[in-house]
Parts: sequence; C-alpha cells; structure tokens
Amino acid sequence: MGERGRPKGASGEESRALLLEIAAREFAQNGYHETKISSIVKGASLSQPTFYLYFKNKEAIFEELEHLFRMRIIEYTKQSRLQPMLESTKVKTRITYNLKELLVFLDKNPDLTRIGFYLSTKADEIKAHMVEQIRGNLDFEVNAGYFRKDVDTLMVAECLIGIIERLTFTQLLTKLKEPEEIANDIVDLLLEGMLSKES
Amino acid sequence: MGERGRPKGASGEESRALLLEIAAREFAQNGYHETKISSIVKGASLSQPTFYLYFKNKEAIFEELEHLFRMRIIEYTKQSRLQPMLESTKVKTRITYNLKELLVFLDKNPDLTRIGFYLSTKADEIKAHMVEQIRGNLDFEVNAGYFRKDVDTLMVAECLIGIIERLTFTQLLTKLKEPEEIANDIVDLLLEGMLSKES
Amino acid sequence: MGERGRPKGASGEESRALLLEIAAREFAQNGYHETKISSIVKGASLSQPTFYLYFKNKEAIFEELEHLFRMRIIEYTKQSRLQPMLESTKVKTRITYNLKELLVFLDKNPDLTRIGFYLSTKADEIKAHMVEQIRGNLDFEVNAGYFRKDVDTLMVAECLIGIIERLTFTQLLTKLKEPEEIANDIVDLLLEGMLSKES
Amino acid sequence: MGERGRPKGASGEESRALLLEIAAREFAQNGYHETKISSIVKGASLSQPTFYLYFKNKEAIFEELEHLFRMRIIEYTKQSRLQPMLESTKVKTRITYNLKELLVFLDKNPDLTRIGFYLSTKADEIKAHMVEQIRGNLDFEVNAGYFRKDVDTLMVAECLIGIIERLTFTQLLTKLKEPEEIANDIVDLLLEGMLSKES
DNA sequence: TATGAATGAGTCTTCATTCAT
DNA sequence: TATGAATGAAGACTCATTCAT
Repeated sequence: MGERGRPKGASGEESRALLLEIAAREFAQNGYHETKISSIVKGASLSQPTFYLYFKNKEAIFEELEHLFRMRIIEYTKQSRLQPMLESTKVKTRITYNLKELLVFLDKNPDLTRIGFYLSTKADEIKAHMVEQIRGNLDFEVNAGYFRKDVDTLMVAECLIGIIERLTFTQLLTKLKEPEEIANDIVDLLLEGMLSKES
Repeated sequence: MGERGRPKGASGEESRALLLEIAAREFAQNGYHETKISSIVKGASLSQPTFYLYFKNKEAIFEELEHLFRMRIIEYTKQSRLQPMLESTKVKTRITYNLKELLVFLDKNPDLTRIGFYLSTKADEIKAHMVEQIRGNLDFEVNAGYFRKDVDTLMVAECLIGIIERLTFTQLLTKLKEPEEIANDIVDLLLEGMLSKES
Repeated sequence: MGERGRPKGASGEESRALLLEIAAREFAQNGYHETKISSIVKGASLSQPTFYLYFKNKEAIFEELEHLFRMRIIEYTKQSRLQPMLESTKVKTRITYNLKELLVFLDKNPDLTRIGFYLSTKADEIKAHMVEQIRGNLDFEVNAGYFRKDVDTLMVAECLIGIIERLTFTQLLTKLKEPEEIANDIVDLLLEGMLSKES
Repeated sequence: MGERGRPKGASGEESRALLLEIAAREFAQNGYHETKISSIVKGASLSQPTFYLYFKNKEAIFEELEHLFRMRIIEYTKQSRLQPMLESTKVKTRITYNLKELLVFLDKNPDLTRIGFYLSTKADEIKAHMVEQIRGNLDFEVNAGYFRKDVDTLMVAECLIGIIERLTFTQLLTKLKEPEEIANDIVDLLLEGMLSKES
C-alpha cells in the first residue's frame, strides 16, 4: 500500500508520536490556548476522537511535552559538573564545552525548548532546578579555586540562566549564531568581565 | 453633570482607571486567557457592559497596559545613557545607579512588569527596543574607553536584558533582594567577571 | 411592548421559571438523557448560554426539580396523620380524604410526579421517606385500635406506596380515573380485603 | 474448522452468552445510558468489534434482554391461573404458592428483573400484560365465588402489580425477606384487609 | 454613567460504530 | 472468531460581546 495516506492500520505508537510532534509545533507556534485539538489532529491527518485514544485531554499532551523537555534538560545539567582536579587552564574550555552541548540540544529541539522554557507553567520550576544544579557546580568550582571567592554563586547561576534563556530565543533559535559562538561569548563575558584589562 | 446626580458611584475616569488597575492584577496573576472580563468587572464592582463603555474589548485593555509599560520603560533606558566626559572612576557607580532606577520602577509596578516582560506578545519588541538602547549606550562607552574594545556590545546588551528579566522575576518581585543589591551584583559580575584577580 | 416575543428585558425570574417548567416537561416526556439542553432552551425560546445563566448545568436543573417534588410531597404526607380520638366510623373517610388529596397533587403535577417517582435517582429515597411517614401513621392507628394488631405496618406502607405509584401512572395520569375514585378503591381494598364477607 | 484453530478462546455461542450476561449486570447496575459498550466488552474480556459480531448494536442487546425477561415472566403468569373446582379452603394456599413461584423467579434473576420491570421502555407493556393475565384469573375466581362480587378486578390486578414491583425492589432483591414471606404478606393483606375482625 | 438580560460562535469531549487485517 | 486503529455525529459548556432600558 506504499506511503499514501497512512492506512487505518498504522501502528498506534506512530500515531501517538506523530501527535506529540505536531502538538509541540503547534504549541510552540501559537501558545497553549490558541492551539486547538482540531488543528493538532488536522496536522496529523487524524480525527479528533483519535486524539483522545492516546491522550486524556489537551492538558495531558502538553504536560507530556513539558515532562519530555524536563527529563532531557536535567540530563544535560547533571553531566555538566566539572571533573575535580581539572587543570586550571582547561576550566574555561570545559565550561564552554558543556554550555555548548546544552545549547546544541536546545537548538535541535526548538519546539520543546519554547514549551519548556516559556509556555509551560512549570517553566519556573524547570529553570529553578537548573539554577540549583549550576549553583552546585559553581560552589564546587569556587572551592576548587577556579573562581573568586566572593561571588554569590546563586546570583551567578540565576544570571546564567537568564542569559541562556534570552540568547536561546534571540540568537540561537533565530539561527543568528551557532551554539559554539554563543557559548564562547557567554563564558568570556562571565569569566573575564567587560573592563579593559589595563584598568 | 456636576456633583448632583452621578447616580451610581464613581466618575467615568475613576471607573476606567479602576478597571485598568484590576485588569493588570488579573492578567499578571492569571495570564491573558485565564483572565475573564467577568472577573475584572467583578473586581471593580461594575457590570460587564460598563467595561465596554471604556474599552473596545479585552484585547484593547490588554494593549493599553502593554503600551503603558512600554512608554515608561523607554524613558528609563533613555535616561540611562552615560554622560560624556564622565570620570573613569565614576562609571561603575553611574551604571549601577541607572540600573537600580530601572529595577525600582519594575519593583513598583510588578503587574505591569509581568505583562510587559512576559505576557505581552510584544514583549519581544519591548525587550528588543531596550537592547537597542543599551547597545547604543555600550557602544558609546566602549568608544569612550570605559570598556574592552573587543566586547560584542549587542551580545552584552542581550545578556544584560536576559539577566534583568530573570532577576526581576526571581529576586526582585519575590522581594528576595532590593533593587540596589541586584544592581550591584549585576554590574560587578559583568564588569569584573568571575575569575580570581591574581589569575 | 405588549406580549410579542418576550423582549430581551424579561425578568430573570420569569426566564428561570420558564426553563424549569419546560425542563420538567421535557424530562418527563423523554427521560434525563434524551432531554437535550438545546431542546429545553428552544422550548423556552431562549439561547443555550441563557440556560447557564440560571443553572449550573443539566444535572442542576434536574436536581432542582427533584427537590421541588420532594418538598411538596413531604408536606402532604405530614398532613395526612390522623387526628387522635377520631371516631372509629370516620377513619375510613379520613384516610380516603388524605389519600385523595395526595393524588390530586400528583394529578396536577404530572411532570414533577414522573420525575420524582420514576426518573430521579433519588426516587427511592423519596418513596422510602414516604413509607416511613405512612408507617408512622399506621403504627399510631393500629395502636388506636383502628386496625388489626397483627399487620406488619412496614409492609402495608410499602404496599400502599407501590399501589399509589402504579395507579398514578396507569389510572391517574392517563385520566382513566379521578383521584377520588382511586382513593376509594385503594382504601376499600386495603381495609376490607377481597374475601366475600360471609366466608 | 473443528477444534484445531479456534485462535482466541471461546466458541461463538459462549462469547455471545457471556456478553448477554455481563450486559444484563451492567444495565441493571448503571442503567441504559450509563452502560458503555466498552465496559461490557471489557467485562467479557473481548474487543469492541467482537460485540458487533453478535449484536447489531447496543439497543439490540438490550432488547434481547427485555425479550428474555418478557418470555419468562409470561410463562409464570400463565401457570398461575387457579384450577377450576378448587376447594374453597385451598384457594389462599394456591394463590400464595403461585405468587411465591413468581417471586422466586424474580429473585433468581435480579438483573433481568431490574431491566424488565424498571429500565425497559417496554416495562409498561410487560406489566400491562401481566395485569391482563391476572385480571383474567381474578374474574374467573370471582365468578367461582372465591371473592367478593363487587371488587373491581382490574384495579385489584393493578394494585397487585404495583405491590409486587415495589416489594421486589425493596424487600426481595435487597434480601430483606424471602419470597414465601412476601407472598404470604401480600395475600393476607389483599384477601383479609386491615380492619380488625370484630369490627 | 450604568446594567439586567441575553446570545453567537466556538471548543472540548464522548460514544457507538466501522475498517482492514 | 477476533481485534487494533480509527471516526462521524452530537452534546455540554464557556466566554466575549451586545441590546434595551
């Protein structure tokens, strides 16, 4: 029967996955309320009742997308703790690399990112969680002597999240800059500051 | 009509202002869609038709709030350009002061802030506008030799906006920190960087 | 504006009462599920949203009708207790009269009767309540010597309710018999029994 | 196809019977509309399409249950006509026995009883049919001199059905009383009446 | 200026029912 | 005989918005 029109007997998992994908796109594009079940199923070439075969309701599919983002983002922040005993000269490189990896993930999943960072009512929770992780890392790094002892790690972590969020939406997802460039810029700014060195 | 027969309560302007105020609170608390005209007018002890006496529709009152925020925020960024010929030693103080003033405004208008920074579909425009202003200031300041010549002023401006937004929601509006503290923290971080000075 | 079409400004209470009336008819005729909000409001020449102005939902209006029936029926059973010291010869007359009054009420409110006796999920409760009342009356009457000491008053009360229900639907609401005739028949049967007297 | 490849479980007849049984239970418990095909088939561990292998639709299976009840109940009322030339002293015994038999049947088939007596739109027809039968019996019995000549046999038959219905639901199916007790109570009440004998 | 009363338009959701295998 | 997958049809409910006074 080839590819024409996905016959009735498509695998349930496929339909479900398709719905999730389309839903992510629709939510990201139009927000939660402007996204109608009817347009999700139309996008998936399915009927409305089919939607309810796989998801309890609109909220449920949205929550599943939130959850998906959350699980994946948590992995990234977990991985990003610096190894102890890292050579001082490698610190900057390592941090930049970790940050770049995170940005690559966000870049590859723009719809999920918009949902998890912006649309979700749990966006605050998610970011707060990231802040906690980063702050832990920073505390460790300060202790290890990589950074000034007098920095308020919580504030830095908050700033970093604010920066990541902003640059993700204005530079990354708009394709104005590559993950690596952005990572470099951020790390340079936060580590070195803006003042002229001779000053 | 003088003072004689205002049959039911307030003057027109008062009712209008009240509706704006309540609406701001409701929008800030519950978002655009979750905010019902019915609850706005209930909050203002008025009837639904009265609402339409003062505003064309729900969108219109929201846009008016957006506009209000926008006008006021633009003033602040305009004022914040550093005066030429500033003594080098005063730069940091001056920047911090300007930032603090902005934060004080946001702090005093939490509902508008939430609307203009977060809920409004024009939030991006507003922030982009701020970025432009700040970037102009930074360019000037770099030229004046206050900062490193190699900083990407657009990126710094973007970062600053990201930081302001985040700290506004997590530290300022939650009353965890005072505007001044936050301004100090931000400026210190961005100017000095995190690295230990001896490094 | 005369009577044509009930203008928009009809009193709210009127609309509400009208909806209740039409709803009773629709429920009685078609049952709970077959009755659509749309047909109720059509019957009342109103729109669907108007329905929700006066009732929380379909269940709520049904419950209000149940309640109405219940309140009224309870009055009747309360009134029907025999006065103490009644002359023995008047007992039968008195009982018949009370029963007739109840039947007159049911006859005058056929829709409510169908709802409260048949459609309502609380029909059992309502009838159980009536049984209790009647049983109380019977106990009193047995004590007063009007009836055989060995009758099981609960059973008689149950039988009476069964009879009333059945005859209401088959004889009364179908207009085959008048309340008075039915009351006479019931009382005669229950008091005298079927056996030939000489036996 | 013999016994070889019945791929999934039971023979057709078995599945059909099972569906009927489960359906009766579900209808009796939850009513017609609240009973979903989905829960019937779930109860029978079958799939929805299988249901339509055996029944045209939801209405059809319900009607089949109605029919089943009707056929069986008619038998009982047919049998219950008193034999001519019965000794006068045995009349009461015989009537009681017949009534008891009917009640035993209802007691053994509570789901069908609830369907045929209460849920079915044909419940009225069924009961009307029973009334007719009983009335015929009563006419015969009156003629034979067993009962008062002045009783309205139709009314008595109606009363009896009302009583049977009520006591079935409140005493029999709730297991409060045995069929025999109930039969005795009914017959005693209807034959003897409530009045004290000396009166 | 103010409102009691009413509604058009639209969405979610459910369920009996059917294909294709 | 049996079912995984899918849907047509329909109803409840909500909300912004408008008459008529």
